[in-house]
Amino acid sequence: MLHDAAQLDLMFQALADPARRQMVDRLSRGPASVSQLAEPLAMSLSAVVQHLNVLEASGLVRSEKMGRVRTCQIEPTALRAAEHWINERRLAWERRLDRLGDFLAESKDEN
Amino acid sequence: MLHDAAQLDLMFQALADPARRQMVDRLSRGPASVSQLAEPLAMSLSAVVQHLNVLEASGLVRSEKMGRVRTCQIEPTALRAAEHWINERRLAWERRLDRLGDFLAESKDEN
DNA sequence: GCAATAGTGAAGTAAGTGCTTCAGTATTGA
DNA sequence: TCAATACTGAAGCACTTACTTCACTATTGC
Repeated sequence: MLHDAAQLDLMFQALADPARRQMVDRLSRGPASVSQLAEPLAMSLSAVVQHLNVLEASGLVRSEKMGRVRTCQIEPTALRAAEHWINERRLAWERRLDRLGDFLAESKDEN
Repeated sequence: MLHDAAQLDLMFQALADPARRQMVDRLSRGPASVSQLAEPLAMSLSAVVQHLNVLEASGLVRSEKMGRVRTCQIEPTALRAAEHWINERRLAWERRLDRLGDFLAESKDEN
């Protein structure tokens, strides 16, 4: 499981576009073909394929071609890595606040 | 608490850059001035201020100027919104897999 | 007061992003 | 077999990003 800086770059960059998040959202409800991913989006199929390439490069989505249909699905471990990075920083911040709270409470007791 | 598409764009975009993630990482360990944020980064102070503007526009960081020093800190609710978006999609996918697993187990029982 | 500190703002630039269109290939179903 | 389907790939173009430098302002400590 890679979650080095470059991989996180690619994942957050991939999630920064509303069309790509919509594609991830669709895939979170089950696998889909490229055309199915494209259907709700107001852009050319080519554009959708380019978005799909970004998602695959980031590791968030995996796809496989059977006959003329490419079927895509979510790669949950990658989602988990992005989630984990955010969670760690938020927890660190909250733990710090807790310690600060304890310190202030103790200071108050001493007066 | 906004977490509409545009806000998520800004947050994920903000997190897509390693310098900005390093700044968030630093801030997760406590407030810091602009110069303190800049210190480990191999770029001009101007560049750091521009990154800081991106972080503030995304809502991930808040800052306040006292005298000549601007002190920055994390806004944990924004971090939580990004975390939440990812978590929802991952859970949807995992729930779907569970149902699929149940279905396959039942099919097997029937044979 | 005055030098050092801390940050601000504008302009310029090279590279990257998000599309488009158009021309193609491979598969499928009647 | 042949038209429809489902992509694929390349080129081009407007816009954005991530810096740089340089000139500048506001505070602070001596």
